[in-house]
Amino acid sequence: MATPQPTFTQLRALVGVADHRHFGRAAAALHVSQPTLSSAVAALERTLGVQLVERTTRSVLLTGVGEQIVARARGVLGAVDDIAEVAVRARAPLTGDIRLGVIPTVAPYLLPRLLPTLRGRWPQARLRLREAQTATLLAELRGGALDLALLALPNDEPGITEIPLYDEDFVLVIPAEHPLAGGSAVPVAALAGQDVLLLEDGHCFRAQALDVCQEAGARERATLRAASLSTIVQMVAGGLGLTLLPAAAVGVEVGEGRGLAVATFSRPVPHRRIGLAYRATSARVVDWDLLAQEVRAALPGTDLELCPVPAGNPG
Amino acid sequence: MATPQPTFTQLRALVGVADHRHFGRAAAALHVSQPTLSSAVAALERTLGVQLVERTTRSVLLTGVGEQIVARARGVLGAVDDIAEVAVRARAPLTGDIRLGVIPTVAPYLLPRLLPTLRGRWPQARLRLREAQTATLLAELRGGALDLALLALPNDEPGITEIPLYDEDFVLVIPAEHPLAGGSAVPVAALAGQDVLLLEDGHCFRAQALDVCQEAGARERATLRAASLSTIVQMVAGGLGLTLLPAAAVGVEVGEGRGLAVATFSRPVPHRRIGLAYRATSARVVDWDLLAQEVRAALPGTDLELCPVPAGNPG
DNA sequence: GCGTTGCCATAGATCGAGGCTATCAAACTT
DNA sequence: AAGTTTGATAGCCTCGATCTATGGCAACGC
Repeated sequence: MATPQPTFTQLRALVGVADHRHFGRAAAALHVSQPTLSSAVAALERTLGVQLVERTTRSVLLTGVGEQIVARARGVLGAVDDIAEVAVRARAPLTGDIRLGVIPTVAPYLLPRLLPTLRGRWPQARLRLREAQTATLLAELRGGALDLALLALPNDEPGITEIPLYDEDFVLVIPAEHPLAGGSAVPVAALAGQDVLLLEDGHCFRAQALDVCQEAGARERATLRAASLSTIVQMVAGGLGLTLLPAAAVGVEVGEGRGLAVATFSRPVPHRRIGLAYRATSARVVDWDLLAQEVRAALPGTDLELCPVPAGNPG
Repeated sequence: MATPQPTFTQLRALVGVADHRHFGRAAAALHVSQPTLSSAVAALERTLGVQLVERTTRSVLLTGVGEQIVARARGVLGAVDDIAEVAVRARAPLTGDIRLGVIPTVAPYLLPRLLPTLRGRWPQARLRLREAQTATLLAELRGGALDLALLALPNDEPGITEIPLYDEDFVLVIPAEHPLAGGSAVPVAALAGQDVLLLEDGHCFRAQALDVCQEAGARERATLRAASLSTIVQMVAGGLGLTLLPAAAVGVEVGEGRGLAVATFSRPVPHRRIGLAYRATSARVVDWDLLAQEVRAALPGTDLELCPVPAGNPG
């Protein structure tokens, strides 16, 4: 407390000198005069009580402490830029490109509801969609190729924040003549001994459904792994077995007059949680909260259960 | 660039208001007058072009953007405090408590060399030692219970930085009457079919030695897992098998006249790398570099190979 | 070896950001 | 309705960041 804290300008000066290894050029790059920059660095060294830069008339180089402090100063300056960015984004909420990745077992069932709502309420938002499996989405999110991912939670990825959106029950889809057809409180154990058709490897819904099957003692027809839920439902209609669908997919995939029936499970009903994921460092958290509201707003009329809105986010 | 950047003072003001939810008390806590603080927050809102605080005469609360920016501002202010801390540490290098964790297969062989050197050259440093296995040390490091850990590299822990110190060959320890006794270029494959004694689970050296054994086709005497290298060497002397030691342990553990012999491997000689690990965010990186030099300085006279000093660190 | 050149530090003047005191305006209390 | 609490505004002042001009020092050329 006795020591005055470094100034913002001083940190910028130090980083400039570190970048250019030359006071004159650094000063030019920062649009200040060379003496100004010189005294700024000197002042920083005085307040910190440590030599940061070794000056000779021929070369400028950093001391060990200097390196350390430059690294932290870069972080500080970057964070301040972020603050400005957050503010700019907030001034124009939900505008510009939004690179959204969606898992294949959600995309075809949620997007047709979401897109019209969004276009109506936020015409400035340009959604760039990408459909891929969870692992791919998370990698692209982390690498900055995506802004947002819509997928099953939780993923427990460090540095990734998740917004829960809704819980989606698993529903049994079976041939119409099957004994379970139309059941409304089928225990999971009723799957014992049944042939269940599942997605191919890599889909998170495959793993979730497989869990249910293994608990119940059902068999997977491993020779018939499909690339999409549509394909699987066709195969069920063809009498090759039965399958599980996430509730949102039922309306689209199970039409009338195709020889298909559904059945719902008894409690505890197997289900999955769908939500948004974004980099915890994202400058557009406010945008993502707004988008989450839009997804929730797109849901009524379905039998999906909304997740409670976390405190602090306007509902 | 058109928008002026936020000031430190302004950020501090905002965080103060967020903490106290009251302008008057926040001003008192920051040792400024209430109007000063008021105008600082107002100025910040003006430069960012966004309302951050909702004021009524009865209560003060943050907007959504406000929350976001407060969180980032805290980070910025914390980082600036860190910068000051780095400088203070650098002004008084290697002083105060250093909580150092060491793995059990290094501690008894390195510390007796290190401690006297360190006490001589850095009398102000107070080393608090802790001996534990790698997993424990890394957890304590991460949690802040340790400042530093001396262990085998690499660990590839995110957020943990490692300084390589030296490479240490593995040496074969055998009964004196064993055919391999005194060998100086024994191929690893010569271990095939031998009974090898290893440490109990959890020691990194156990895993490393086990790798060598499995490659060579040696058997582990699994019923005889020991808690320390000393114990193992006693068991070798008792004729129960042979073992591997890290080179630094040989001088201490294998004395004269105990019926023990050593043998060195032919190339590629199995070995491990020992180094220091610390939180990447540590404010005392300069200290840790100095300490690394001390460890290296303590080594000459042994047959351990020093690792090259990374560029930028004074050697 | 001596002048030239490049480069960083110092000096002194200027101007604006941020600080303070005094006062106002609004809203809740009694 | 008067008082109290609390944040905003006004006006003044101080200090620090910036500028131009100049000084000092080391390396290089001829």
